[in-house]
Amino acid sequence: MKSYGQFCSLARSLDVVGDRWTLLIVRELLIGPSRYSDLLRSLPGIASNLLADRLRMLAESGVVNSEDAPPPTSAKVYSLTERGRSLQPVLVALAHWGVPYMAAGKGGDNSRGRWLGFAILSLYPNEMNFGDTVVPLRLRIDSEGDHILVEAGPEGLTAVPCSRDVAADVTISGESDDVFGFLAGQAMDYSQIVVVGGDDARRKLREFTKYAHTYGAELGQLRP
Amino acid sequence: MKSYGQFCSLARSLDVVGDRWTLLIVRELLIGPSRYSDLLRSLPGIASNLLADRLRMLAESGVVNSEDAPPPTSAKVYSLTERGRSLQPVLVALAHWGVPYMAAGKGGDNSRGRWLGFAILSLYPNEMNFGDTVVPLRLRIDSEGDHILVEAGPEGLTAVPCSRDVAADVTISGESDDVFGFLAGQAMDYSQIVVVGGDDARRKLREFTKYAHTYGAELGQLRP
DNA sequence: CTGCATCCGCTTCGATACTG
DNA sequence: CAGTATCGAAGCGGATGCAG
Repeated sequence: MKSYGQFCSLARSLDVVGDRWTLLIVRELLIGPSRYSDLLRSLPGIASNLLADRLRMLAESGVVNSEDAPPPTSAKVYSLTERGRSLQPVLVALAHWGVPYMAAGKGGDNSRGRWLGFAILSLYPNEMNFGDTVVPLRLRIDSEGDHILVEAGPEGLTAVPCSRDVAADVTISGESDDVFGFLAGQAMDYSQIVVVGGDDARRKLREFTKYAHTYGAELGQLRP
Repeated sequence: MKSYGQFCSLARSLDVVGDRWTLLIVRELLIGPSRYSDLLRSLPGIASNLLADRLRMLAESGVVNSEDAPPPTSAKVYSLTERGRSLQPVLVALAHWGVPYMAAGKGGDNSRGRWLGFAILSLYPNEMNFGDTVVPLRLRIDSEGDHILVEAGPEGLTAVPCSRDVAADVTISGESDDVFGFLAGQAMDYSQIVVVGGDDARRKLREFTKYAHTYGAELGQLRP
């Protein structure tokens, strides 16, 4: 991208991460380190050469690392540097701003279970004080073949990919839009999702989502 | 911009504000309402038709308002809607991430005094508890013909354009890069800026900038 | 004057094909 | 698997034109 040529920290940030696809690549790497082909699959629609270009530029800017995986395989693994990880608050703020656009539903868009973890972080953008009645809470989300472990603790919220048989207090499974709608208080029909867990954990979950409902339903449906 | 086609709040945000120039237009309107020609001047390098396009799309998305100015003139005034103003945390987060890129100095980039107010907000991205020894502080910045009033109060920080003769506890004048460097603790040579104010106010200012120095100098100089 | 629209050369993007 | 190469389509940047 051509530089904006402005002595302004916003403009200079955009010089680095303002290109099309760039922040979505960072999102993927924030969810977890990935290989080239993983990124291609997680970013439907991106052109192969474009992904290569972006990764090269992000590496030059010190935002991503590319390391060769252990010798037997010839794979490369891309991950974020510390500088790249420090983009998380930016992505979370932007995603939080976009929550109302989710109320329109999935439509014809692609969806991935792995994006739900990130979406949950964006529902609680501030370091939130979850009450004692809520935390600790281990929540597993199973959607579109992905599995995400959300942990709400006294010091905050984390969401990482996990395997299908990780233990949790509650599990939620269903299509991405139904699960997101349930968590954000936007869905009309909760019959499409399955919530499994003990009474106590389910009560915690209800408390947990109360925060999100406040914001998620507040603005109603905006034009996508 | 073509939609990313992803059921993800980050992607949907980028569908709305991810285009080139869009966030810089929002920055300008966050500083204050502007007319079309003001925006053209504040965004050097933007093509005229592009600005018109972006404003139209932002209006359709409910991010900006365009109102006809009082009848004698035929001017239009663009401003942010509530939804647009709610982008401020996003811009501040992104600008905060870009602070280290400012250490390289102005170089051949354009600079505007009006951008400094926004830059200061980005130096203090969190709702910060300024001690009693610091606030209230009224700080006027005179740079490149613009005048900005920064007010640090118990509840936070504001920065708005003002006229040249607004009263303040301290005034700082100088070139944008020197002023920014002084505030962020990045400049080497403070002889290029002029600070006017009583001893007490200057002491408050030193306390005030101490916070910024911590972050501004921490990462040193990054590739721009 | 202000607020755009039109035109044009150039860059970037998107889709697919190809290679080590 | 991890990228390059290629090429038409779309978007950008700069200049200019024009109506209210």
